[in-house]
Amino acid sequence: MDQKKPGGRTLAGDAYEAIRQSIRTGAVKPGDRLRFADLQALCGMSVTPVREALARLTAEGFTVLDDHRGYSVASLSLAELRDITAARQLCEGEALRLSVTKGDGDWEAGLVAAHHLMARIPQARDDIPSVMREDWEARHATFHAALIAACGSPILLEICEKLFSRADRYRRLSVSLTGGARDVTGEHRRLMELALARDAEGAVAALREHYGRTAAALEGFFKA
Amino acid sequence: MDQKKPGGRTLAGDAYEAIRQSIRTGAVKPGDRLRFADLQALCGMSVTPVREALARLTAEGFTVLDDHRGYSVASLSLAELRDITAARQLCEGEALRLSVTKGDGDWEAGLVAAHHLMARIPQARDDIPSVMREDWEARHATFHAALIAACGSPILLEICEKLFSRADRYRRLSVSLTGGARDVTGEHRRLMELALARDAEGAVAALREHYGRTAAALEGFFKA
DNA sequence: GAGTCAACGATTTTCGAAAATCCGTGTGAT
DNA sequence: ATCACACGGATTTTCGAAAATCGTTGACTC
Repeated sequence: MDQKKPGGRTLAGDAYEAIRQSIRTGAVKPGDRLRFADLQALCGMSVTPVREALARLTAEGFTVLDDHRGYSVASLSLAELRDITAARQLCEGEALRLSVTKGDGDWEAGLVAAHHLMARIPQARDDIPSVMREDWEARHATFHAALIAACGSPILLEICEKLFSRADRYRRLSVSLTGGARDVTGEHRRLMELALARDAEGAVAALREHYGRTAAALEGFFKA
Repeated sequence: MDQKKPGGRTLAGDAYEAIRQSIRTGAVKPGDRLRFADLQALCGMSVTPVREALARLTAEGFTVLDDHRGYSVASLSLAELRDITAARQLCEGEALRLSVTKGDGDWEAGLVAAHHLMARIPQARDDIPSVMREDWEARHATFHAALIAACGSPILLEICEKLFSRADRYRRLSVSLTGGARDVTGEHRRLMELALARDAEGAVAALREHYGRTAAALEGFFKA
């Protein structure tokens, strides 16, 4: 039945995950070319699903396509970091404002649950403190999604989700450079508390500052 | 050399344009399934480039994908119209604010030029007044892009472009229903004048109202 | 008669090879 | 010495068919 992969969906989906993971963890570096031959070897499949995976990754900004020259990993830059940060402050800020205003009991419950799961595990790995734990990053994403889940705008949610994943590589960089210097846990707790207290403006301000700090922590790195 | 198509790029790109045009003009209706056999016949090529085209269209919200059930044309709804409108008011509003603040002489020149080209031709076709002219729509898109071109944020520009094209089908619907009742030309002129006068807040307000009217004109339609 | 399940047809998804394209190298002319 | 151009290898892009999957029909049991 399933060709040795009980994933349950399509090979293209598996390829998407595999390549995305390679990019996020740094197995392939920004600017590197992504040759189909290599990716086929990595994913263990033919060219067609790999091509579809790259199309999706390109739509999300992880890779870029040059016609007839193939795909390569999108570069990182200070300019893009600032751009992403500003866009997130705008879009996710507005989504949070709406969510705090319109959220019901279920939204509160989901937020508390997501925060609890995230707070239960450490951010960095025990063996290599400069590397972010995969499961923490997943719960971190869930927490931020829970904050804005009640905004009522699928399009805004989609935009925020894409921006969040696009910021992922910068976030990892921040952790590897600054370590646990920042009180990220406290910032998250405060965000949740402001949201639950229905302090929309306060929560939005805290969120913007939250993102601003991540960007600021990396400003220095890019100048070197 | 080129296989009868002097397009100059890739077949996947041609397929993207062809299918997108079929969707925009209503040759295929919202909700319709898009069978690969039909699309191959329409585009005159094999399945691979068609598949890549659909992947791109899905990323832009024109089509939706059900695993193992193929692609279909995305539906239209009042809820989505409202959602798109709100997102555009937020993102394009902010982009316009930045653009008006930071734009230089070249930006002004580009804006004036784009407006002139758009104002030179009528919005609707002579033979069928309820159908929007293709070339007008293209210049209309260029004009709106020119308004925000100087915002300095590639990501914001990309978001706005996607939202603009996603609103395209609703815009056509609006033209076919209300005809030329609205003074769209005047609204555009006013937008340009406010931008050139560096009245950021006034321009943003005008833009929001501009979009709000398109949405309002369609509210009634969806309730029937 | 209602429900379950297996086989069929339609369609998507994937494969492996062929065709087209790009980039770098080397040759020859000015 | 510099430039233009053609050739060759590496890589992407596309093809046409095979494999996998889904929805449905129809027979069979309870």
